[in-house]
Amino acid sequence: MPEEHSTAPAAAPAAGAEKVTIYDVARLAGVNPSTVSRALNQPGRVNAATEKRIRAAAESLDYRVNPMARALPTGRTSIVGLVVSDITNPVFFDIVRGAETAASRQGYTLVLTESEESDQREYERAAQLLRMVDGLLLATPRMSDEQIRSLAAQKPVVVVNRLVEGVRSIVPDIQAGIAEAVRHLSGLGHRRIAYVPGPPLSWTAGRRGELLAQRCDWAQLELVRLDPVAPTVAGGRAAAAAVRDAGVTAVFAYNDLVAIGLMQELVEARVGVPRDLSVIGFDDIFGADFTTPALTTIKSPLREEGDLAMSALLGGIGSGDAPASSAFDPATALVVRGSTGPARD
Amino acid sequence: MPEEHSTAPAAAPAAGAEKVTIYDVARLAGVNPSTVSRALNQPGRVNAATEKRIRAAAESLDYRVNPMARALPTGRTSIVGLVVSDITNPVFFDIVRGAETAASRQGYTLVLTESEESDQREYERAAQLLRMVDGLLLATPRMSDEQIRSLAAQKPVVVVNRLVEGVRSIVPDIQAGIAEAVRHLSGLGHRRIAYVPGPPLSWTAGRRGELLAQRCDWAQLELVRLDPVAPTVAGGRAAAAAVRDAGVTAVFAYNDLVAIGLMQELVEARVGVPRDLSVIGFDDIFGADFTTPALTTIKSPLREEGDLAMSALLGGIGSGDAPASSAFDPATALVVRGSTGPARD
DNA sequence: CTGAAAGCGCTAACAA
DNA sequence: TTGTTAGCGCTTTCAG
Repeated sequence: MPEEHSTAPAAAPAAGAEKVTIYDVARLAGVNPSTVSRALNQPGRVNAATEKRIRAAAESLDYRVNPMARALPTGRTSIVGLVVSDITNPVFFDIVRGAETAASRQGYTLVLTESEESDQREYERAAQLLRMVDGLLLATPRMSDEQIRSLAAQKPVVVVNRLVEGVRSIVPDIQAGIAEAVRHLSGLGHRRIAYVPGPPLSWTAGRRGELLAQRCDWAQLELVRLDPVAPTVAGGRAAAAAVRDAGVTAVFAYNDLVAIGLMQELVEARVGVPRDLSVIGFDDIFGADFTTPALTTIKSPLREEGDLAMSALLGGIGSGDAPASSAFDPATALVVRGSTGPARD
Repeated sequence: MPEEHSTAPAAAPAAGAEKVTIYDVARLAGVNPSTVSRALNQPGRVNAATEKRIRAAAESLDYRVNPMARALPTGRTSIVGLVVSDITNPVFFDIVRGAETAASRQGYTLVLTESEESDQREYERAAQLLRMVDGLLLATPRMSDEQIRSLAAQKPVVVVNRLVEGVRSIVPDIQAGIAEAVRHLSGLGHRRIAYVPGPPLSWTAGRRGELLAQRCDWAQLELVRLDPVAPTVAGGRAAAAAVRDAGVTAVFAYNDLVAIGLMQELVEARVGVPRDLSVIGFDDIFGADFTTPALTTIKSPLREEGDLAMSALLGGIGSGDAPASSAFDPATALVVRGSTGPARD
C-alpha cells in the first residue's frame, strides 16, 4: 500500500504530475536559474535573444511560478484577502464582485474567508489570512476597532462599511439616499412613518437610524422608532405586527432583507402594500425586485465600494506611507419601485 | 521620502510590524528551532515540559506559522481552491457555504476564484490557483473535459454539477425531484406542459430537459419544449410570450432565475399564477420565496453538494490512489409553494 | 528527546 | 548582460 497520508487530500495526482521549476527551464535554455527569474519578471533586463529562448523553454515545459517559493524571499504574494461576515448574505455579492474586478485588474488574486458569526473567529481567520496576503479587505467587520487596528499595524488593511479611526475606511454616503427617500415619501403625503432598526451593535444600523431621524426632523415628518430586529427576513416578519400597530403610513426597514420579510408578513395579513402601507429598504440587494410589488430601496453602490476599497488597498494612497482614516463616500440613491405609493387617507 | 513601491499595496504597516518566526520562539524558549517545529506540529513527540514552555513562548510572542514557508518543504499548503463561474449567481452561495464548512472543519482554508464567463480564463485561473492549493473544487465548470482532466492529473480535483469521466464528480440526482414534480402537476390535473430550456452548452441544462421529457412521457403528459434562453431573470422574461402561446397550463423553467423572470413578465401581462398558469423552477436559490406567489421548485441540495465535494476532496477516497469517476448523488426534492395550482379548465 | 544541517523554489545583491 | 551565492521560514532526515 502507498504512503499513509490519512489527512492529505485524496485522489492522488496521476502519474504525470511533474513540478516544473525554474531550474528545468534554465537547463533547457542553457542559462542560469537566476537569469530565468530575471527574464520572466523584469523583461528588458536580459538580452532579447536569451529572453526569447527562455520564454520558449518555459512555454514548452508549461512552467508556472510557484507563488509560495516566490513569496519567501520577497515577502509579497500577489494575493489579497477579503473577509466577510456571511458569504450567503447578498449584500456582499457585489462587494466581492467589485473587489475581485479591481484585484485581478492589477494582477492580484482574491482570497475569501467568512467568519460566519463569531467576532472571535473573524479575528482569528483574518490574522491567519494576513500571513499569506499582501493586504486585507474587511467588509462590515464584527471585530473590535482595537483588533482591526492591530491587523492594520502589520499589513495594509482597508475597511468597508465601517469607520475605524486610523484605518482606511470606505463608507457610502447615505445622506443623499435618505434625503431623497424622505422627500419621496413626503411628496406622497406621508406624515408619520416608522423605522425598524437593525442590530444595536452594528455600526451601519446606528448610522442609518441616526441620519434618518435627523432628516425626518428636518422635513417635519414624525418618525416612530420601533424595536430593533435581526437583519434577516425572519427579523422583518417579526416586526410586522409592531409596524401595523404604529399608526403609520410608511415604514423604513433597516435593510432589504428586513423589508422583504415585513412585506411577506403584511401581505399574508392582507395589508396592502403600498395601498395601506409603503415600505422602503436599504441596499438594493439581489432579489429586491423579485417581490410583488418590487421593493423601493435606498441603493448602496456595493460594487463600487468593493472596487474602491480594493483600489485603495492596492493603489498606494500617497506612495509609501499610510494617510490612514478618511472615507471615499460613494453616493447612495433612491430606487423607486412598487412598494411605495401615496399615503392612505 | 520613503521607498518607491509604486505597485505595492498602500497603507504601509505601522511601526510595530515585526514578523515573529520560529527562531524567535526557539530563542525565547531556549531550544532549537527544529524542536519548536516538532512541538507545535506533532504534539507528543517532544518532552511535555519543553512543549509547554515552547507553547507559552509562542503564545506570548503571538507567533503564527508562515504558510508559505511551510509549504515549501512540505508541498502542502492547507489551502483548497474553489472555482465558480459567477460569484453573483445565487446557485453558488450554498455550494460555497457547504465547501467552506467542510474545509474549515478539517483545518483547511478555502480560496475562491471566479471565471466570470470565459472558459479560457477559467482554465488559466484554475491552473494558477492549482500551484498554491492542495486540491481544487470546480463548480459547474465551463472548461473542456480535457482541461479538467489535465488539472486533475496534477493535483486532486473534484467537480460539482457535471460528470467528467476519470474525475471525481458530485452530481445531484434530479430524478427524484423531477418525478415528484411531474406527479404533483399530474395530480393537479395538468395534461400539457411546457419546458423552457437553458443554454444548449450547459451540461445540467441538457440533463434536466432529457430527464423531464422521459418522465413526462412515462406519466403520459404532453411536453412542449420551447426555445432555450439565457439562465437569467432576463431570459425568463423573454420566454414569457412563447409560454403563453404554447397552450399549456404549466411550465418548467430551466432554473429559478428563469422561473422568476417568467413570473414577473406574466404578472405584468395579467396572467394569473397559478390560476392561469403554474410555474416550477429548479434549484431553490436564495430569493425563490421572495416572489408572490412564492416559487414552487425542485430543490437541489446545494449546500450538501458543496460539503460532499469538499469532503471527497479532502477525505481520501481510498487512502492514496484515485478511484476517479463515480457520483455521490445527493437527492433532490420538490418544494411546493404558491406558484403551482390546479390546472385551469 | 533534542540539536545540527540540508534543502524546498525563488529572488536579489554582488561579482564577473 | 549573465553567473554566483546567500538566504526567506520551515520541515525533516540524521546524529547524538
